[in-house]
Amino acid sequence: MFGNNKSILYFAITLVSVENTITKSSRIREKRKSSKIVKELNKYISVDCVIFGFDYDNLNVLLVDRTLNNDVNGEVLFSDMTLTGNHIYEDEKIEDAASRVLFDLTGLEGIYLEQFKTFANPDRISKPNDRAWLLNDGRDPNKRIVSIGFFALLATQDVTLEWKGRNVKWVPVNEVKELAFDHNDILDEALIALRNKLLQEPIGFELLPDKFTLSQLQKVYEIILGTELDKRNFRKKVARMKYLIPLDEKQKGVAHKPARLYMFSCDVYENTRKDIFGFIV
Amino acid sequence: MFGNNKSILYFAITLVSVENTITKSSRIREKRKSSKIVKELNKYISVDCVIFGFDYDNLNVLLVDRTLNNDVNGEVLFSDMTLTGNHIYEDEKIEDAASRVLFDLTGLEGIYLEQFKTFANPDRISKPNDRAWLLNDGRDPNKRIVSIGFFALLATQDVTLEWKGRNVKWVPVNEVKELAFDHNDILDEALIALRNKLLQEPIGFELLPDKFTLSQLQKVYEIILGTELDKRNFRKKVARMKYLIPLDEKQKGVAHKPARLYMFSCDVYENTRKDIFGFIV
DNA sequence: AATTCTTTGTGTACTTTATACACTTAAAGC
DNA sequence: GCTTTAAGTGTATAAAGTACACAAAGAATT
Repeated sequence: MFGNNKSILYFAITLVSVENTITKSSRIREKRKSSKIVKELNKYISVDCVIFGFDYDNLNVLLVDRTLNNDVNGEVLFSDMTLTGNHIYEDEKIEDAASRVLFDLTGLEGIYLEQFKTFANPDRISKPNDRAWLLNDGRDPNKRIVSIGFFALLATQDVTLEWKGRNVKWVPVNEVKELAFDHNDILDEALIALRNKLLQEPIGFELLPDKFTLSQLQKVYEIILGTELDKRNFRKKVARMKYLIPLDEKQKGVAHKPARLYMFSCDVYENTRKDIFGFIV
Repeated sequence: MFGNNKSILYFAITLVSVENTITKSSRIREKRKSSKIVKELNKYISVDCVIFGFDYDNLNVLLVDRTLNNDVNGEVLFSDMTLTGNHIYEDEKIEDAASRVLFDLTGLEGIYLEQFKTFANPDRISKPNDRAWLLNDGRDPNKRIVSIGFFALLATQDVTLEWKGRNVKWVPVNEVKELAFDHNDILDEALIALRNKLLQEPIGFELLPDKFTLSQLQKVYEIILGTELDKRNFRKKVARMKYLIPLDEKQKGVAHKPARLYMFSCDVYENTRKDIFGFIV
C-alpha cells in the first residue's frame, strides 16, 4: 500500500512548458505593501523565526542586534543578538504571525516556513540581561512566555534586509555566539529539524534561487549535513528525482565551463512522491 | 563524516548479561506515589497528550468522556470525547506537565513521550459545545489557549486505567468520531508524527511489552504504516539491527509454536546508531 | 592564438540492500 | 495421534549504494 512503489505516476513535462508549471512550492516570492492593522499583541504567546539563508558558502541565520543603554547617560549596558520573533496579535494565526515576522524583515512572502518546536519552560527567561531587557521594555520577566519556533529557508541573495531602526544581519550558523534568552537552544533544535527534513523531503532547493545548478544543490546538502558527497553518485541520485527539471539554460558570467540550470517542479513532486519511506519500508 | 559507516562501533553483549543492560530507553516503567503539590495552573498554556496504546490488533488512543449536564434538571446537554490533557502549573516544565497527565491516567512513568506540534490558532475554541463546556468550567472561551501536543507510546496491557471520576477508554484510532475542540486535528498530526518517527528511528518496541516477538513488532509497523510486510524480508532487516537482542526465552501459553522473545537494548542502539540517514545520504 | 585555470559532466565494476516467493516445525487443544 | 496455528528459514533477481578518474567548456591571461 505504501512502500517503494516503482511504477509511480509520472507526469511528462516538456522543456517548453516548464517555466509555466514550476514554482517554488506553488508559492511565489514577491513583495507586497505592508497592510498591517495595529491590534493588540498577546503578551504570553510569541513566535520565533529561525531564518536560514544560504549563500553557496555557508548556512547563515538572521540575527537582530539587542543593545540596552543606560537611560540616564546612554552608556551601553550590554549588547548581544537575538533570533527574529514577535508576539502574536490577538486574532492572528501563529503561521500568519511567523509569515509577518519574515515579511517585515525581508519583504518576502510565500517562502518555506515550518513549525518545529515550542519553547515554554518556566526558566527560559532567567538570565539577568534578559530580565533587564524585558523590564526596560515594560514587560514582566516573571510571566511565562510561550515561544513557538518556526524555521524559514531562503537564498540570501533573494533578500535585501530591511528592518527599520534595528540592526539585523546574517551570521554563519557555526559562528553564532551566545544569544539572548534560550535562543541558542532554539537555533540548535531548528538545525536538527532542518537536517531531518532535508533527509526526508526535497527542500534543499528552497535555499537556492529559482534556477540553480546541481553543484549548488550538492553544496546545500554538504554544508547542512556536514558531509562530503561524491559528485557522480549525487547526480545519479538526483537523476531519479523527476521533479528536478533540467532547463535549456546555462550559468552566465562564470570563469569556467558554465553549468546547466535546474528548477524544482512542485507539481511533478506532488504527483510522483512516494507516500512515506525510510526506516522499515 | 556522517553517511552509512559500515565499520560502526559495536558492543558485544552476551545473552547472559542481557537482562541487566536492557531497559526501555534506559527508563523504567514503574509506579510511584502521587506527590503532586497543588499550585496555580496557568490559564493560557496546556499540554494535550495523544496517548497511543497498541494491543496487537489495533493502534488505540486514550480518550476521556466529556459530558455536560444541565445544572437544573441534570439533563445531558451533550456528550463526546476529548484527548487527555491539562493546563500546566506555573512553575512546571511542559515535558513534566505531559508526564504528569500521563501518570495521572496510567500510573506509569518513564514512557516514551515526544512533543510534536503546538496548536494555538484563535479559532480553535469556536464550536458551541466547546464554549459551553469552558463557560461551565468557569473559563473564558474567548481567551486564546496554547496547546502543546505530545504523543506517548505504550502497550495497552502494561496499563490499568485509573482516572478518578471521569470515564476514560481506549479507542482504535480509525474508529475515533468527532472529538471536542480541535482534537481531531491534533490526533491527525500526532499520527503523522508517529509514522514519520517510526520510519526514522526504532521506536516500535515502545508500543510492546519489554519482551516481544518479531511477529508482534512486525504487526506494529504494519498497522501504523497501513501496509503489509513480508515476514522473511522483515526479519532479514531487523537481523541487521544489533540492538534487538534475542533472548533464551520463548512465548508461553500460545496454541502454536511459541516464538522467541526479543528485547530492545538502548545501550547498543546508542553505540551503533548512524548519525543521520535518509533521503540523500 | 595559445596556454592556463577552474569547474562541469560523465561510466563502470563491485558491494549491499530490496523484493518476491513456499514449506517444515513446534506446541496446544481436541 | 490428529488438527490447528503461527514460527522460522533460503534463494534468485533487481535495484541502489559506493568508490573512483579524466576529457570538455568557457574565461582570463599571456
